[in-house]
Amino acid sequence: MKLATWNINSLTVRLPQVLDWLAANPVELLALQELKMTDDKFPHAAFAAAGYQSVCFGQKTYNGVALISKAPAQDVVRNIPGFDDDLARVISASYQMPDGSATDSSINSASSNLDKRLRVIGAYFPNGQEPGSDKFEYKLAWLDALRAWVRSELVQHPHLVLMGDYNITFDDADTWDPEGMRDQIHCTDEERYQLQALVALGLADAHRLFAQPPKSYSWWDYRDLAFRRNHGMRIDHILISNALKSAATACWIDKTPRKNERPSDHTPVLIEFANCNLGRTHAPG
DNA sequence: ATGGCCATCGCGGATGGA
Repeated sequence: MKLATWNINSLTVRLPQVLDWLAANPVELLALQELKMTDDKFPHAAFAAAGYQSVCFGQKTYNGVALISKAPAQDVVRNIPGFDDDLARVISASYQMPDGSATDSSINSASSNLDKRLRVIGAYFPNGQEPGSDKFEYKLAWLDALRAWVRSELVQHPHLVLMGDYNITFDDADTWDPEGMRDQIHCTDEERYQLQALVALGLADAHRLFAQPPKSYSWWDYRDLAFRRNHGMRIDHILISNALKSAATACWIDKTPRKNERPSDHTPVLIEFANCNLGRTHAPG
């Protein structure tokens, strides 16, 4: 089973690229960020024709998130419950997994009352604009709310994936220019502390569970020939709960869509789990 | 370097992104 996340920076512009990418990369689930469209414009039919169901949470001009999946989404929640927010940044849902799939056996056998479904949170974290700005304060408040909510979600849903555009680097290895970016947005101590606090709830950065090429990034500025020079940052992440760690077999960044005509400035990040076919109810063969 | 690029809204140029 493969899952992916991709900030597509306008689904209106990028829908053909997303469909092309899904045809070449038939993941079980794809989380999208920055739809930049209202729900009435969401192309459910185009995804259905490609074999995918979709749930979305859009808004005009900015933000907007969606989950595209082969299996139906259950218990869909939009944004962070209890956190008053005008911006469409988070969508989460549960997906049925067959018995004996990508779940920690100790969890399964010892706690039969726990939710065995996969819980997926797709999120577009605030940018923050500039340290000290109002938008930066909003980013920190949003991160506080997210962490409190994810803590309780982990209790309810042991098999949790939190993925999307985090707009935060873990450390200097996640940026092409650590000195130039020091204390700049995406690289401040406050943001990185928040990211570590999220991990400390019982999550793992899937990227770092596996060997990766040096200077692996998920975003490159449109300016300065940044992609060609690999002047990028790793700000799109897949965090998985500890109960899923043993089932993860690979995590990688697919740079090929960044080479498209009119690309998104972000590129997809994928994770693979063994022995799990999300939503497949029939035996193979 | 008071920047470069891109999407949106809307038809010029501001705003936001990262």
